[in-house]
Amino acid sequence: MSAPFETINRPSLIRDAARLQEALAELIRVLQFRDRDRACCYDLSVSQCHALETLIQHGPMPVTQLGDHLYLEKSTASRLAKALLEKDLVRKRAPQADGRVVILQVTETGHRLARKILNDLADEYMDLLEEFEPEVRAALPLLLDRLTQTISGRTDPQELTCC
Amino acid sequence: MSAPFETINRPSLIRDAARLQEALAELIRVLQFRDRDRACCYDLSVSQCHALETLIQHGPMPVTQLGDHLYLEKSTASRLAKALLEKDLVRKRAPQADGRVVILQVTETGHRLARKILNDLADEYMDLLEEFEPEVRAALPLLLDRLTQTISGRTDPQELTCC
DNA sequence: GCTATTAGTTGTTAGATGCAACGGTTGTAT
DNA sequence: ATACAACCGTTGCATCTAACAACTAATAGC
Repeated sequence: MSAPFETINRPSLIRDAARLQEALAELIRVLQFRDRDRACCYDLSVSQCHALETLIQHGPMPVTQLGDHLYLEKSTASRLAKALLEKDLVRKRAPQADGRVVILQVTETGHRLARKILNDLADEYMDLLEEFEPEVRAALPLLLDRLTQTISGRTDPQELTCC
Repeated sequence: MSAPFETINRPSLIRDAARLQEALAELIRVLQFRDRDRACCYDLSVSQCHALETLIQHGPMPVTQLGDHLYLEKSTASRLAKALLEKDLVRKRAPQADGRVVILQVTETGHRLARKILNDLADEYMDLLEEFEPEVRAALPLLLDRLTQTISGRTDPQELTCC
């Protein structure tokens, strides 16, 4: 008697998938707009801001690795590094064993700026979080991490899956 | 004896806020990368894809309104429309009462392409959703919508708040 | 009917990004 | 030991994105 599994579950899955797609698309648009709007306040581009944040979160790293974190080509990463170097937000660490690599390290200036940015953002996020129920509030970052990881794992790590 | 409200709750709020910031930053990077990777498969730019999706989701609308939906300047919206027109994905609706406005309407070709894109994405999202518990699965889009709305409401609707 | 406002287009500019080519460095195999 | 391959980073070039400003055409208000 039981209806086949697929006829019950697939349609609802498809609906959820479509709604998830819409929700993510809208979220990305809003976030991009907000970031464009905000980043300029600190005389940084959005990418530069992401790069700084990544270097702080994961510690000093070579240019290429920074690119990997940001899903950017090494040439783009190189130019990002150049911009941050010129603003004295990062510096090149003393020569390493391997003479090819350039280890990028956040300067004190960079840390100060990042703290300021994070503080400003945290103020906004705290207001935002207060509109959510406490359990949602705590679960939200975890859920987003899971979502990110799943999408990231699904998107080919290095090579483009495109076309 | 009871510790003051703030000393207990503020720090946890601050932590949640910082983690939310990190999670959203990473999510946006992954999504941007994925979209860059995917859009080219359909001979569309990422923006063009968003425009098409918006026109389908909200129905025919003038150029400027499309720009509002996408948080884009009207000139950018105009060029987006031009690109979609040239690809025969949208067309200009017959002249309206107000002779200035151009109502953009998705063509049959546009609908076909959008369906294809959505199907491909839905396949991915369905796999993705299966990794979540059923109740999370259903709640996820709602939660993301709420998040989007809150951020969007907080980001100034039209004027830039920057600097 | 003038003038102000609005919708859309186009010119120009700036920034972001990938690809390709190159230069210097390291590692490996003969 | 030397030659060749692989790798890291940089730079030149092309494309895409997007804003701002100037302009045209159409509407609205007086």
